[in-house]
Amino acid sequence: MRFQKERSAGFLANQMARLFAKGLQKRISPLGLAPAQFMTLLALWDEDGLTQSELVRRLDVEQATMANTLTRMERDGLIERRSNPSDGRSQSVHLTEKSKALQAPAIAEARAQNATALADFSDEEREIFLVLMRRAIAAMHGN
Amino acid sequence: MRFQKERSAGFLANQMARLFAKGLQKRISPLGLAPAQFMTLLALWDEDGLTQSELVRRLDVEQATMANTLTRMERDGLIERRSNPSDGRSQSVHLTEKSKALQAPAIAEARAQNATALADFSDEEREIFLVLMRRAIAAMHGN
DNA sequence: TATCATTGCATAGCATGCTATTCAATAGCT
DNA sequence: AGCTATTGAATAGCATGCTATGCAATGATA
Repeated sequence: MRFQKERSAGFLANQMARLFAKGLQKRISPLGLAPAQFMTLLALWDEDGLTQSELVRRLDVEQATMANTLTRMERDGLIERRSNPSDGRSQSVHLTEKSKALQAPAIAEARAQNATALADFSDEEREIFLVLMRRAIAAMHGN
Repeated sequence: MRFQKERSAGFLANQMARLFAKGLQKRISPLGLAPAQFMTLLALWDEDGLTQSELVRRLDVEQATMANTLTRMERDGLIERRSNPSDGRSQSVHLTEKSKALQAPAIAEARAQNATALADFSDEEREIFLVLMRRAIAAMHGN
């Protein structure tokens, strides 16, 4: 009948995600970046000029969340929105010189955070961990 | 040089935690509960009358976060705050009849959400998954 | 006892996320 | 062409979290 938090995957997932976010924030805030901005930049560094809806698909957040994140990124000079001549509804999102320059240092910090979290994992444990997380994500998708 | 989100523990942890929260919210919102309220109630069902600072220690969130959560819970009739006669600074947090009645159904929903996420895991995989999450959490604590 | 440090909470301000709603542009049909 | 459905985005409103401050009650100490 008792519910033990320490044995609840959801409870642990929440706590772990908060620690990842907090650690990443501490590392990249000196670069002028916030975690969600970094995630968005990851997609744009991979392919510049995506539309908002494409970003939503790739990062798997709600459209409203992405709209707000993009507004803050534009405010901070990390992206530019350009209207699409062939479709008056959509805009393409483009990197600025500022955000292009942040790619290498920001990615280094993210890798460092992952390394800290998995410091005492063996290579095999890391693989297993990623696989299990992907399976849990897949099982919850849609539900 | 490329950073693959699908191979980043932090990215997957964030996505997984959001899916857990979304699923739990859908399950317990009919009970009039939100996820953070449920987490807080878990501690109080285990031991009623804790102080705010004790709740902070048990749930590992910042004090300000807990203060706001408790304010919303009081607004929703889930808790009562009672002043402590022996220490004018602290208050003890008490369950109400309403929140006492929610224990069994809310815990059932949380278990169901965990079961959904780990549906295709073997017993051994579940154990490993919990152990690995606890180790990642421990590695990030403090840092 | 007067002063300083600690402790327990509240508040302000902000980032992320979500749901719900609205609006305009485009696509598809009849 | 005209009507409807879909699509791309913005906005409102709220919950959770965090950091940074402020403040009052207590404790500790010179």
